Amino acid sequence: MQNETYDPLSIESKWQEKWEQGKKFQPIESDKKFSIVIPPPNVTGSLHMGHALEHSIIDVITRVKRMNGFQTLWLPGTDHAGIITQLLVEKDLEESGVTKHDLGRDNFLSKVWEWKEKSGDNITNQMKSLGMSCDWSRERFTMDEGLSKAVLEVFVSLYENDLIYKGTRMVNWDTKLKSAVSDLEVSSETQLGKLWTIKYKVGEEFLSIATTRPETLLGDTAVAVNPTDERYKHLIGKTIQIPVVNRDVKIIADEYVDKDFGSGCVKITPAHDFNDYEIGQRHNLELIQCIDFDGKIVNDDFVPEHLRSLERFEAREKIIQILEKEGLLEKVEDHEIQIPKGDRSKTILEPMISDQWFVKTEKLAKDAIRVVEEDEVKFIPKNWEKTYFEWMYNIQDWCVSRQQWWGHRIPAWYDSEKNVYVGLSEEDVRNKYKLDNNIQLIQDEDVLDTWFSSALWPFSTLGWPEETEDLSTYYPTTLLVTGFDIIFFWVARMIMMGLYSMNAIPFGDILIHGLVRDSKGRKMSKSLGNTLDPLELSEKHGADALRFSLIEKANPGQDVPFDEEWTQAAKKFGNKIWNAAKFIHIYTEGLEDRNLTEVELIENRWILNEFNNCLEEFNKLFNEYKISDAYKLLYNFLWSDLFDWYFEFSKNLVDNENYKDETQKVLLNVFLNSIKILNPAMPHLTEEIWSTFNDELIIDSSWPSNFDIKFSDNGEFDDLKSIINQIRNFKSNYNLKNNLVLDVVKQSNYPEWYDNQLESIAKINVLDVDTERKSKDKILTFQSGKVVFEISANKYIDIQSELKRLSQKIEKLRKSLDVSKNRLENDKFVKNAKEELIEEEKANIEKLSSEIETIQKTLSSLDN
RNA sequence: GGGAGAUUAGCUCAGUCUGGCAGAGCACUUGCUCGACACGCAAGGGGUCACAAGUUCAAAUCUUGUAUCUCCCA
Repeated sequence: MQNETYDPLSIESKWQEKWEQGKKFQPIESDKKFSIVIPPPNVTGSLHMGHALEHSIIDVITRVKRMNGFQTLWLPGTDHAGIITQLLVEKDLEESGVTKHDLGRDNFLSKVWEWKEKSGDNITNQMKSLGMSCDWSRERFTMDEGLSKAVLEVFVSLYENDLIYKGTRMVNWDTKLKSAVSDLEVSSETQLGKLWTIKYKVGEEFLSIATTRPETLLGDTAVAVNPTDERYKHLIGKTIQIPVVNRDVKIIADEYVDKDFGSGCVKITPAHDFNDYEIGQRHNLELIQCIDFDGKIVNDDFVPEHLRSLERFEAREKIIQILEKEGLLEKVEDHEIQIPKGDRSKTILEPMISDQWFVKTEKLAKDAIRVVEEDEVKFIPKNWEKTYFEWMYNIQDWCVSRQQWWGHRIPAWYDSEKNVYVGLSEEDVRNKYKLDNNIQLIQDEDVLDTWFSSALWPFSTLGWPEETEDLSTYYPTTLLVTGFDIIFFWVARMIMMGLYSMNAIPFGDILIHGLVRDSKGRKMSKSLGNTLDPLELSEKHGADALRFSLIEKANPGQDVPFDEEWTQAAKKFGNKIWNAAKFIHIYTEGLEDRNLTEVELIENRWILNEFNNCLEEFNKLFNEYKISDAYKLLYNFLWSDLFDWYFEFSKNLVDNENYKDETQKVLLNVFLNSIKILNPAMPHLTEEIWSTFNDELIIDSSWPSNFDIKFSDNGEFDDLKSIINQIRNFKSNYNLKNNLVLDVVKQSNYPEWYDNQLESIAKINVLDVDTERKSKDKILTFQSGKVVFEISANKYIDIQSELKRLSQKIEKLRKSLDVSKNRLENDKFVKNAKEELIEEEKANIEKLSSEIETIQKTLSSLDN
């Protein structure tokens, strides 16, 4: 039995439990395979609207595939989010006055694992509460034993193939995290800063040099000019003195220098600037590190004592003061500068030279480009491949080491002479390199970038490096669904690593979705306070409503400007479905045999045909990943064709004993097949309704196919609908009660079956001849194609009083129109009034004019 | 500076590839407790398809240019 009212909360958790207990999300053997891995959310996270969108899309596709008989796997899990997780646990410890160094590496890591055991399933629980049909028995975590083994294997293999190396390089250094970060984790912000012009002494002259970072002069090892710059040609090769530290360096010539920027002379700090580093390499310049890994000034050899151990921005102030005092500061200007900030820490990053591990990307990228060029891997929409290509063609080596504790520790060991040995374990290393047991080995202190393990996700989660059945069954996966902002982080790296390790692409299709924005199109952010919590929405309107409202808006690649209104509307749709189900129960009562055989009645044939059209179009759109369009189509079919039109037709068919059986069967079959299509988007509601008609579950049912019917009606149906519309329109315009039965006179032939429907739906009485008609009657005509009806309008409306009423109304509107017009014709008003008011008046004129016109037409039709 | 995308009803978007009467949902207005549903029913209003030029019998759609906005990279 179905409850009276639709209350999502009372049904949703019930079905979630039943599905999970019944293992409904586990794949069922089939020749057709569909597999998808979740882009792993981070384990510390909680579900935001972006997840809700992404997961809703994945779940709808997964459920449709499942019903279509695919062996369907959606594999869930999370990544270990090295930096964030470590920060989080460190902060917890801090509150009890303990640092991670107090604990030591092993103890600290067990604290992190404790945290993971306690709070690490937050996001997966949230996913469950939205009804995501992941196979939870296969859930993975990037720090799992198996996945960690995969990381080791890949690292060692890359090393052996000379695709991973350790090198002293300039990297983006995060002084707060005290770790290197990759290029991708840097976001550059434009800020208003200053440009200081400083005088450097050459012989008895001074050379002006502009810089945005005066504190780096401590580490200057050259001054550069453009070789073609006539102003400075004579100085190339001369010695110049750096102020404050009074160190002599050479003036060099390099193409990199922009003659038009500042004075055309640039100070070169190879140890603290990416461009200067390059120049330093070219000219073999000395590297002088003057900022340490904490962001403090250091260097006993080159930095004056009073500046040492100052924080880098404090030092800047001090140095400016010194320059000013010595008269070496020529000028200070406002200047827009690009500040590199860490994505995670939000601190200003410092370019630093340090020992790091890098993945050589050139070769890996080549294959990854090829598979996309050859359409083996397809972006949807296709234009995103341009973004992918552009990045891939300009790819840099990937810095994968992080100076952290939480993560996959780099499998490299060093002996006392700093020789490096890479292997799966210390034991493996000793065997491989034939190292005696009395040789002391120390493992590298650093861990790998979290994204390194994420890159292996499509196969490591399926059991690689073991040759598991899952791996052979589900790899390559069918599809990846993700946001465009993650193309570099995941997509590119997963393709590179998939090709490298598996010698096969990780997924065939990449469906790119947009960003969930607020209703004004702004990014959702905590600082703007415009975020929405998907779980709150789900508790308010139901998980199904949330899912549907996201699905309905999510076209490939398009941003989703979201408003709670959408979810409310989706809930109303759910309520409509609920009540439609009640209708079906009432009108199909007593139906024993549901099987649809011969269908005779045109109304029934019509709705079956409409369903077929809807299903075909839905399948077509869905296969093109136009999921939003597909569900909008279903929405309109259900609400308009099925509920508004066919339900009304069916009412009086069921009343007729001759038509009852057939119509009941059509009602039931069309409705149940329709909610099958709806099920992937609104799984709980449809499962609940289904259960009131069936013993088995809808999740176990199969996707509908077309009804076996051919339909062509020469426009009969549209004519009938048009006549009904015109009659309704007449009643509405003349303020007649909807259920007032009008006498309408037949003026043409029409299909017999019209009578029944016209009389009950349009509430009219069809007469062959109107014996009461008088010659002075005002006649109105309802016509569609060859079908014509007439009505004596004066029988229902008092023409004179209607004329009078309309005349009065038009008079009133004209007065109001004049007011607006006069205002706008008044120059003073236009000059002084607010923009909004003027717009309002303009809009008012438009509105009134059209209303007047409509009434005018009616008047002339009645007044002749 | 380089690249990508967008501009259609008050709002969110289809329609553009393949030219053929401008669409949907929401919002709005009016009427309605008609036995599924007021989370509803019925009716209605609302668009210079950013602008300009061109091709064509015909342009939201094709071509060229312009403007504005968004994003990515440097």
